[in-house]
Amino acid sequence: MALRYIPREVEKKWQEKWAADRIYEVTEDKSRPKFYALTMFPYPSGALHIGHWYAMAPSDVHARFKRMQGFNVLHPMGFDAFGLPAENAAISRGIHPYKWTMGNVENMRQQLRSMGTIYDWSREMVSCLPDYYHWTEWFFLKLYHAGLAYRAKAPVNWCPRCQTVLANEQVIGEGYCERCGAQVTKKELEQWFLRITKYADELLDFSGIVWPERIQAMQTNWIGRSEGAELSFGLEHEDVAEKEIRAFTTRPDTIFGVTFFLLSPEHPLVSQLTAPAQRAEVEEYVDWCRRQADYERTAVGREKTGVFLGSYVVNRLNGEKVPIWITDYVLPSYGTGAVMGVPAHDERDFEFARKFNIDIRTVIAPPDWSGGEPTEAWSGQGMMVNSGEFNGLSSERGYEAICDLLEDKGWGKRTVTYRIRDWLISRQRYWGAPIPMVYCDRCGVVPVPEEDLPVLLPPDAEFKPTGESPLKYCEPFVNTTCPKCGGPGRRETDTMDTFMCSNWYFLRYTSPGEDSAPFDDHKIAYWMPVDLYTGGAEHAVLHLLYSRFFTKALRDLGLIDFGEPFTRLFNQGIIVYRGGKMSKSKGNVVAPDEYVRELGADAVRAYLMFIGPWGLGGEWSDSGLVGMSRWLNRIWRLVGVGYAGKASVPEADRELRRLTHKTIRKASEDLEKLRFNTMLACLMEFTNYLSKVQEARSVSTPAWEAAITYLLLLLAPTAPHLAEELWARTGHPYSIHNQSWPEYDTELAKDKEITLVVQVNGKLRDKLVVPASIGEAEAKELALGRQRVQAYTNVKGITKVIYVPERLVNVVTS
RNA sequence: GCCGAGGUGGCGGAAUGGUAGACGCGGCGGACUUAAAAUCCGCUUCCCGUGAGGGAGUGUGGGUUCGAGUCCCUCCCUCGGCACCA
Repeated sequence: MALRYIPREVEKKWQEKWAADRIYEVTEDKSRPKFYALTMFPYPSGALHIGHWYAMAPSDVHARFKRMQGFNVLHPMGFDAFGLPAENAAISRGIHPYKWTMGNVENMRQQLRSMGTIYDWSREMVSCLPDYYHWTEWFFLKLYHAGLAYRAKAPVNWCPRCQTVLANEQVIGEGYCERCGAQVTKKELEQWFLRITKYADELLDFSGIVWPERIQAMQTNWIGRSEGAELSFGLEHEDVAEKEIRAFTTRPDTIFGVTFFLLSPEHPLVSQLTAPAQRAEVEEYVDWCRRQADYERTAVGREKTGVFLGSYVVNRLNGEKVPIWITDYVLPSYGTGAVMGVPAHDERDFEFARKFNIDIRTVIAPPDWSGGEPTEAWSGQGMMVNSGEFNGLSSERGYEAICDLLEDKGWGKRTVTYRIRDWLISRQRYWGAPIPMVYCDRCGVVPVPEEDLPVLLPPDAEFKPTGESPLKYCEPFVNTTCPKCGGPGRRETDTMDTFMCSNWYFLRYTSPGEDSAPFDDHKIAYWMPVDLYTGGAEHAVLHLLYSRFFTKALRDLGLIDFGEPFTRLFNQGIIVYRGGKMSKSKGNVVAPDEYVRELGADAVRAYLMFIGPWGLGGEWSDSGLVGMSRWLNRIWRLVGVGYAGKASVPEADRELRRLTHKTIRKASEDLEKLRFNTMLACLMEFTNYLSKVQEARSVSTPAWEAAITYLLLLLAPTAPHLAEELWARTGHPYSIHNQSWPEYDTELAKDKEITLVVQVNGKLRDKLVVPASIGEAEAKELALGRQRVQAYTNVKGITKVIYVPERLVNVVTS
């Protein structure tokens, strides 16, 4: 046997054999517990980089571990293949998006095969192929018929570089496009929306799923639930039909502190409520606001601006006339677009009142309040003052009392508002699933009948972005007949957001090739939900939120019977290289291919797992990878060199067996918790020990062989190729990957001798090796008898002695 | 400002309230070699000491405890998310 392991040949050999034998293909098997292990599918951007490996290799190791444990493991892979980069590549290189995408898919598929994963390729799905997007369209129709998809005109986010609208979730930071980073603007357009807001409350409920705190917080934050009251303020204007304006507040208990009333500049009543004398100023202000970008308008710490309209509302609780102002910090899209101004108890209102010299009236007494003019807003709780009949109540009780009164009198009601908006799914781009709708002059908006699906994306459209959908100019596509009346109709020319495709791909893996439905109910019942879903945290309020919503919607449509798609979620960290996240756009990607060729996929897999905790990510380093390759080589030699010991060496054999069981235990526990780095560290310790044993020939041959067998089994998920090769070379039957994960024996793993630590006043003073079975009295006596202990205890008296079994003795002196 | 994750050797990182620094990288010294590579062995938190040994030490300052990297409080810093959302 060669002294050096040549992964190139070995890995290729086994990959081919595994594929030929189809050992990783799975079918529903009711006799075994199922485990659905899913890794987020990649966008086929061209080539796999180390970042992809970091997402995929450790999850494959875990899936292999579950598989060896006897689970029927579904671990599929596919491609999120619709999207802008394909279209952009097509434009800049003159290749059709389909060709570009499928070329990348083919390339990445080959690269993926070199990783040595257990992906069941017979289940692969590619979202841009008609047999898949057929069902994306079909789901859209289901949502439409259920009233969950609707068309509306609204001011929407527009990315000038991508030349398309974006969902709110795709606008990040101070108004940047999540994809390309361009500054997003607003456009008034009629678009398709999905009613995710209907599920806002349910989406806040994470009970029953094991998701990272961080993602839960981000989604909760994004949904932005606020409890409060909507309350009516009276309008007494002869020439205004409305007799009230409603405002939302989370603090109805502060209503006696209202000294002004605010409308957003876009509020529909602004013009009617503007007094003639104020008109010029108001119009100028509204105009100025219109020119502000959203991100400017909502920036914190911005100086307050606003204009008095010259008219008033009436605070129904105390009958006071309150001046109406407009200001840009009141947003038209939140609540009712109107706010009651309570400067004493709201920081923003306080600033506003200061700037425009409006009264500030304290109605909730701050701590140590002396009755004077406040110097800052008090937004906490307290005793109600200046509030008529409510004086003396705590603000918490006042909240309820005032809500009761409002509801009694019909002046308002308790209500909840959300920050989340409905999901805008229209995109003015070519490379996406068509929205299966037809516009007919006679019948209006008509859905394409299910039996006419899929609406195919025409291959020959001119797809240069113009700000309008490219399909608009593809006449054979646009011109159709109305499904209802048979007259001339025009197809919807926008396509769907790609997140519509990734909303349900995990369902499709269960039913590959199903062509009469998106999935087979029995297969869904067997496999779903996903037991462990792993991927990047950047999808927190995009894919991960949308998928939860979609699953709940499908459940309500009666298509599935569960409401959460992913039982356990884990986010791996980010691989950085040369000071930044590895990404194609940054130009700091590390291609795995060369490393795989030189050192092997096993080494790359193991190194990525060893960098640190999977959730933290880490820095890619060549020397670290070399270290991992060294270790695999040591195992190669350890096994290859052979061993000739005596027939039986009871003491040493027992010690080796003890260590073996300890290692099995630690490796099993770590894999369960996805702690790959420490799992590998314990395997390394084990091999270090085996090296010493080999050198010293200290154990019997059978004991050695047993230890090696266990080592290979423990190594199999991490280094599937090396483990398989050595498994064969040590005379075991093919395949190691169909073996059971070793069980450990707690009794055998127990230490026989322990190091008893002796402390004096908590400081380490001595150590002694004693039998693990040592009793308390004996341990204390031994410890107190030590010279190095007595040196500290002779002078001072001993107050007490602490004994921790199998750990330490701590002597406390006065 | 709010929410979340962090802060431990030269570096990545280990440590059920009980020996801080496992494991690996790097470095230093040695073996093998004509030489190098590969491999193997030893050392490697800092300070004092030839040594035995002693002292300090997990962002800061307090607290709880026989004992704190770990639990509690204060503050500082880094990263991620949200933020004029009424």
